[in-house]
Amino acid sequence: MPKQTFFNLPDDKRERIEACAIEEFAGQGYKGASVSRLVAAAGIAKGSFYQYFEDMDDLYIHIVRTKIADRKLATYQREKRRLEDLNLSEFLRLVFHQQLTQFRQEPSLLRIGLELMQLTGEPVFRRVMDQYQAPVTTYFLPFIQHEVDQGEIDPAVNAQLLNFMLVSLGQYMIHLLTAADTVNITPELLDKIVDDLDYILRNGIYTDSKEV
Amino acid sequence: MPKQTFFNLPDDKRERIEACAIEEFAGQGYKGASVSRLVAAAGIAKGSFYQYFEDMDDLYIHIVRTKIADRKLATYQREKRRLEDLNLSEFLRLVFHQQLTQFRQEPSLLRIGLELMQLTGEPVFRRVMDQYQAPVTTYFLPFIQHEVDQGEIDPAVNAQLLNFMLVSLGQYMIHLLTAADTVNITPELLDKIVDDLDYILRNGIYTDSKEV
DNA sequence: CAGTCATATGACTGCTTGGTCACATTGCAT
DNA sequence: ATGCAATGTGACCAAGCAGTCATATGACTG
Repeated sequence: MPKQTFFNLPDDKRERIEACAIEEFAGQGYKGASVSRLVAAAGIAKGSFYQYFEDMDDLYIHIVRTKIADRKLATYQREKRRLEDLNLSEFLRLVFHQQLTQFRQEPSLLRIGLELMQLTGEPVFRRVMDQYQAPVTTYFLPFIQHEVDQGEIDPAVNAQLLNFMLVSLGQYMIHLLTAADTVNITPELLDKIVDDLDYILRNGIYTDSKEV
Repeated sequence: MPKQTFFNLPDDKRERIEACAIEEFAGQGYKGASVSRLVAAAGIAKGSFYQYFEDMDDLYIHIVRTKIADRKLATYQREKRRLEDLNLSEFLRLVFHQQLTQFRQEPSLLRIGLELMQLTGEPVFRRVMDQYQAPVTTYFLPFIQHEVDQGEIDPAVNAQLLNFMLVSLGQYMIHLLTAADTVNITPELLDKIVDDLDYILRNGIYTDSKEV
């Protein structure tokens, strides 16, 4: 946890430090991030940094928790209440569009989040992910389960695997988005992808197609 | 390219250096790898390192090319010739089992390969991946196309997307494999996963299920 | 034997790093 | 105005880094 001093800072200064930290972590990676470079970019003294944070890990965890994990968790909680409104297909469309929007708005945060998934071996990973990992890895499961209960999805389908497939797809999509040389993905293109995914899934996992 | 001196070394010494390099890159990551630590581990002098390699990038590229990329490419070429023997489902089973086997035998190499996929922004990425990226990202495409031609896969299925899904799934599976706290994945469990995947795909993408 | 050449070595340089600390500045209460 | 606590500062330190280089070794040649 950052020290009280940090939270006492004027908003603009605190936000400037956070913004520079995000750029540093996104640009240099967790391991490559440097305190010296950060304080230079943020225009604060080295000593001040250590008045605000224990060390770089402290700052990293703060950024990931408040800017990524907490937000994702909030979104997740909000969306779970839409179980009744949305079927899986609509939910998929929503999630993919959200990812695209978020990438457009905050590519650096997405980079950090993606790299984090790679840090499973690092001690910092556990410190960040405790309450966060379960929702991320079972994102689609409530929707799948709900549709199984509704009799829309074939109960013989392995729900865990289906969830796993969709999470994978989402992860890899972020991955391609963050890759420098990817073709520009438009919302229209994304809709086409979801349509095609829908086509594959619908003919496979929905019981009604078997009743034909 | 490593210098001629390196290739002139006795096999055991050269292999010891390569093995230590693999451990260093796998353990510390591309950015975290250190020449000083490596030479200490390999039991050679710092000066010798620079007689063998231009710098750490030189060694990294050598390792990735010879130990990962070239092998994958060879496997890929070999398997493409089995288009006639194997259908997509059998091919999936083969690939997943190969991944599990390779992980069991060489977890460090898998770690390096997985991290590499994360380095899309680094200059080193392009130097390594030129001839390697296309096969990796279109791994299943020839098999899908072949089965479309055979009339086994519904031509309305987006082959690019299906390939993308399967590649994603494979990537994410490696990802889980390399995560420290994953439950032990056995060949039997893997077979069950492929069976379940098969179930989803077969009812979706194979035209014969529609003819029922 | 001397001469040559590829290879091995580790002390060394110059640089960047994370982290500290004695001191300076600010802002607020009395 | 005075005092005091909170905050800001950058020179400084030890450690670790990549990369260099003068020197040493040892195998092979004539």
